[in-house]
Amino acid sequence: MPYARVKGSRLVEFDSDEDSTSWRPVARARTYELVIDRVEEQILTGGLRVGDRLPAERDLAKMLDVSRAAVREAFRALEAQGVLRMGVGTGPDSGTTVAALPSPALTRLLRLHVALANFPVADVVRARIMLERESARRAAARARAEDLERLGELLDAMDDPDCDRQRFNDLDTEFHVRIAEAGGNRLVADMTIAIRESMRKPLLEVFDRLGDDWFAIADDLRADHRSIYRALLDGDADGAESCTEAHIRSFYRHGWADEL
Amino acid sequence: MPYARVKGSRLVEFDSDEDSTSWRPVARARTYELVIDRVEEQILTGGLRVGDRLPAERDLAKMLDVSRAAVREAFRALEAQGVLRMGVGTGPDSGTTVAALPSPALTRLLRLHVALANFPVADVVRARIMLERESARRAAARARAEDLERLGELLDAMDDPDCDRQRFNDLDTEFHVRIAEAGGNRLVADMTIAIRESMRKPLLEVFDRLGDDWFAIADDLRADHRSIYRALLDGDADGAESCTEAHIRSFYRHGWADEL
DNA sequence: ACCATTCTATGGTCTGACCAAAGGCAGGCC
DNA sequence: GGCCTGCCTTTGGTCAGACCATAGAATGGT
Repeated sequence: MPYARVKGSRLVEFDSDEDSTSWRPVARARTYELVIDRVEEQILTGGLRVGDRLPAERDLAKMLDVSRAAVREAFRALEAQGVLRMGVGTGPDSGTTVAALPSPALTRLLRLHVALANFPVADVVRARIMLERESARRAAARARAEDLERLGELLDAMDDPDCDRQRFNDLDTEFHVRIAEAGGNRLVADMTIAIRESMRKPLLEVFDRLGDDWFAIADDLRADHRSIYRALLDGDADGAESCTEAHIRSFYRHGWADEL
Repeated sequence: MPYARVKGSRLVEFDSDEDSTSWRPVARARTYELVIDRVEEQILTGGLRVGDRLPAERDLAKMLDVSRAAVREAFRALEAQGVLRMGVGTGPDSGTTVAALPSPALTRLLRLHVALANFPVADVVRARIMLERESARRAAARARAEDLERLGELLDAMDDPDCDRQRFNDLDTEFHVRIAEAGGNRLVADMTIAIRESMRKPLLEVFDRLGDDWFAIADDLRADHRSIYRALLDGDADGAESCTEAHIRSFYRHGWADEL
């Protein structure tokens, strides 16, 4: 019923040979896209709310008169966008439900976006500065004690002489991510994380390329971090903001001096 | 070869019964997610660049030792994120290729998420202010003559008495998007567009809810726009920045006064 | 009443088949 | 020779049916 079907699962709007004029090409649509439309329709009309369960794949396939594979591909696409959540079993957490927290999907997409679009490094750096200034400002005002404690631990770990470049990079990433999260703005934090993550590998390559210069540079970075940390402890929003910007700028100058 | 396989296509890292201690739970992962990882790996390491073709589904399935269905579900998820493009046939546009511009996908995803109220409005507004301040500052310094000309046209169009709320909203959206693009930072512009687009519908609903108050508010918005425009013409970065922030704040106060 | 077993519903995966689209290539017609 | 026609190959799109893995629910024995 839902779709006009012609042999071989080709989907058409009408299919008559009577006339040679107006051979309007048939509406192209892949089956799984039609399934997506049906699901979105239900969501937008309120037929499905956050947390609601969709019919089982087999049932929905029967209802829409398509194969289970088509339903699954549609679900996959929606799951990839964070709209659906799929789980096995029979309990309350089972089945396919409308998701509530799509943040990871957003982060992943943004990360890929940055990697793929081949943005100029300068653009990415400017975006990072913008985002992290905002996060630092907010974090100075509202970071909780446990956030600050964790930041202190990270700084101590980075001071460890056994800390190699890879580990330093990981700790550095976490330091910045924690500040973004402490800022309390989920959307801004997600964007910050995505961009910092997207630069993680290139950054590590720069570290390796530095040779023995790295030790001096790492000391500078540690000092920068301490400055930011102190500003956060003091609740000094302006200081946190400017220290963060200076830190990021000097950070990238070591690797991409010519592009900035 | 790629994966340790145990009967029934369950994927494990190790599978020994010899010891009762350290029954570290096996790494949980769905097959199609592993396929996604492989593809992303190729993209992030530069093994796959924009426009490159992936192996045919059947071939990749053989190479990764998974079923074609698993490959297809992985591709669907990536396609839904705008990372891949799939086309039939044999020509240059056929096969599965790495997509050029995930921007539309990013916009769609952000819009969906904000629409589902997964982010507090206050967070979205703060993100908008941060992004558009940056764009305005840059645009003041480097907007081209044609950018400014188009902005002027938009302002004139918004002054038209025949301009209804829907059209006003569209013009307003374009005004902000143009400024973001004039800023010259593609990454920042994409994020700006995504967020502004995501608020388009909710904003329109607010407009409608305002009743006759709308006329006075629209006048305020027009005046704000003119101020921003003048600052851009003057190359006044600080002015453009502060006018933009003030504009966005007052804009949202009309619709979500209690949440800001 | 409690615990182990079995049932059942649901997503996860595989296999193999056929359909549909689109460029490539060869053969035939002018 | 040049051009058109129709088959061939490649590749994604879809389907059908089967079996596995998981986790709550129902069952039954002690």
